[in-house]
Amino acid sequence: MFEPVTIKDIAKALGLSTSTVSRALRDTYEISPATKKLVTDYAKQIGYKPNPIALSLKERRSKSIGVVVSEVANSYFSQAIDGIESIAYDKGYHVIISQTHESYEREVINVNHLASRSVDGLLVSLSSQTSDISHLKSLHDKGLPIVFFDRVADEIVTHKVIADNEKGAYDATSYLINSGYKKIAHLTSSSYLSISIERLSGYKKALAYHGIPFREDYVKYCPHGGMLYEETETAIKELMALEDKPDAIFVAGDRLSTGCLSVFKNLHIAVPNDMAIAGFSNSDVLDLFNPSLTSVRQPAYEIGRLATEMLLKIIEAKYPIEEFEKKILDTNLYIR
Amino acid sequence: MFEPVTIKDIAKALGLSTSTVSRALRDTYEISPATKKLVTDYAKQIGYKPNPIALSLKERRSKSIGVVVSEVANSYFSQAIDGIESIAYDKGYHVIISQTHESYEREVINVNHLASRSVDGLLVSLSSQTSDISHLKSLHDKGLPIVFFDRVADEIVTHKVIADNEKGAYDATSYLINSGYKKIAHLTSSSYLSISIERLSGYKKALAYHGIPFREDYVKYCPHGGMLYEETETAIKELMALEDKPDAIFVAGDRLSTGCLSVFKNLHIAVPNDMAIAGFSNSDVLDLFNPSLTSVRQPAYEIGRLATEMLLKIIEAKYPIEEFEKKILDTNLYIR
DNA sequence: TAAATCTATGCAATCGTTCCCGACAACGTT
DNA sequence: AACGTTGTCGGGAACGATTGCATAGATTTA
Repeated sequence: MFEPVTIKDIAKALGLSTSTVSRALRDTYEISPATKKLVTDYAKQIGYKPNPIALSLKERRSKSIGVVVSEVANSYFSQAIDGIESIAYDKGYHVIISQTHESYEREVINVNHLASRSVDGLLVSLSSQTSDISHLKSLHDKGLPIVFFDRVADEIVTHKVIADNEKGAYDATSYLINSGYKKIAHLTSSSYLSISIERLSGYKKALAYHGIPFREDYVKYCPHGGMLYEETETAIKELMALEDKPDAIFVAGDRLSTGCLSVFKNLHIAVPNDMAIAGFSNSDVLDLFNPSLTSVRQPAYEIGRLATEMLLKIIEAKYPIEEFEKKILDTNLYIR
Repeated sequence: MFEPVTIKDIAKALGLSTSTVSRALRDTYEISPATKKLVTDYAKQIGYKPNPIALSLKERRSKSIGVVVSEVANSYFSQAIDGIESIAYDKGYHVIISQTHESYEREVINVNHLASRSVDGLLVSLSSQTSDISHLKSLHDKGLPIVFFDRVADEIVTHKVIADNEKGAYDATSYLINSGYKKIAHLTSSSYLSISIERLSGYKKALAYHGIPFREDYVKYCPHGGMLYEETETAIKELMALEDKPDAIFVAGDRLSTGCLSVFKNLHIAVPNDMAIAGFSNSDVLDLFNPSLTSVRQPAYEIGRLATEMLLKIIEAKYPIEEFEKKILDTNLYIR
């Protein structure tokens, strides 16, 4: 089958020892220029490529990082992944992507899978159904570098990169208020997710700033984050069944925003006439939507880049890192 | 840092040799039941996990497969990836995804990257800018198992899985014709891509069947497959500038379809009144589009599953495979 | 009773690479 | 002349796991 050429082949062919060949290829000072040239020329000629598996075994690292996201089909995550790859490939790291599809079980499986596969570190955005993070905590305690982005876990002390969710939510809600809506509901994913908490907070602040009282029954949770159409539909039907039903909704997620639009379309509720919507979304075909969607856009690509830079900094650190930071990037409101 | 427990640790702790421990864990017949129990119990207790890197070195395989697609943000590919993962994880294989972003250079880099990282096989959908496939041919000749899906290369003799592109194109074009349009243009990606050729053929057959003459100037190519807005815009402007300009377009790609809609929106051309569109797309938010898009949907998930099954069959074959097949799956036309 | 067989285990090679030592020239220094 | 330096290179252990072969003792067979 596939017989790759090794350092041993070169040594034999040139009548040298493997140590000498290895050193020549790594350009060590103790090898004479003549031998070096001999070896490198021959290596190039027969197409020698160092075996990364052997390297990994020796160096006790795999030069690969694992990424845990809910799903790559989500625009936010696919953009973040582009950012992650741009840094990782630059530094010679492989990126192994795994999807949780918002399921806690799959998250546990994937995380352990990646860890056992000896990734050098993990970039994690929690699934919407994850409240217990002991699977990550135990790995982190054992020394596996982890950096969170987007959906973070405060219980684990490490670097985190997020968008300014509170400000984004504040902007979106304020936009609805300034457009004349007073009865603004809030549709979000699971309550324990960091992004949910932050966005709820921004929503509340906007209401408070404009003197609108907060109503608990105006907030609906979808633990599956828009993955289940029925869940989203139920939440919206409940809102519409309220005595004093809302005239606008601030939606706190990408998948949830599109899901929400689908539900209104199916229920024949006119947007924005009967119901105005503003939501978080990084989709780049939003312009084509009808009804259109005013959206908060996160710098996903940049978040991916930053998170990866921070992770590689931990991985390649000679001494254990003591100081960790949480980077918060600005969001943009696109009015449509 | 992170000190994983090895077979050696177990051996030392139990006063056995590493061979005995290894055999006990692998449940070999020559080990006494007592020793076996002793070892497995202790292994579980201290949380022993075999080191996959060492295994890879020994067994000369990595239990991972590489996937090469243009981009994960594309609905078709993200669905195909879900299918790929469903099979791969089941069989204990890791999936390493890499994106070409339709660039030939990145494809070459990624393919070599994956190969040097010793993946056991490759699932490839060619980038739209790839016409020379020697980078894949040489690896395939050396014995690396490759299965193509979606965008295939006929020069390489191996398994292939595709949708029935010709039939899908025929259906979409026929739909436009049956809707009363007579002057139907065709917007597609690069001319050498297998899907382009197949879809062009279906388009031609539909025209011929309905007695409409084929016009060369009604076919426009976008080698970047919709990645460059300007390219798509130019193509459409050229069509609109024709003396006898078309009244409908059959678009041959996912990204191209949405790109096309954007262009029309920006050019203030009403769809479908001024221009009707039918195209290939696997997006699941198409219902929200305005103008809406009649689309050909491919069984992407199933294509991913099939391609993976075939790849694993090659990888795990004891004897070289002689017979290869090209599986063609049916498409569905969704009229909107 | 001696030889043959069986049982349970250890030794050592292997995968590809790196790197600590040690060897041994050819110098230069007292 | 004896010793230290420097420049080049090879031997071999190590990384973690598997496995063919050897071997100890126990058991069965002739």
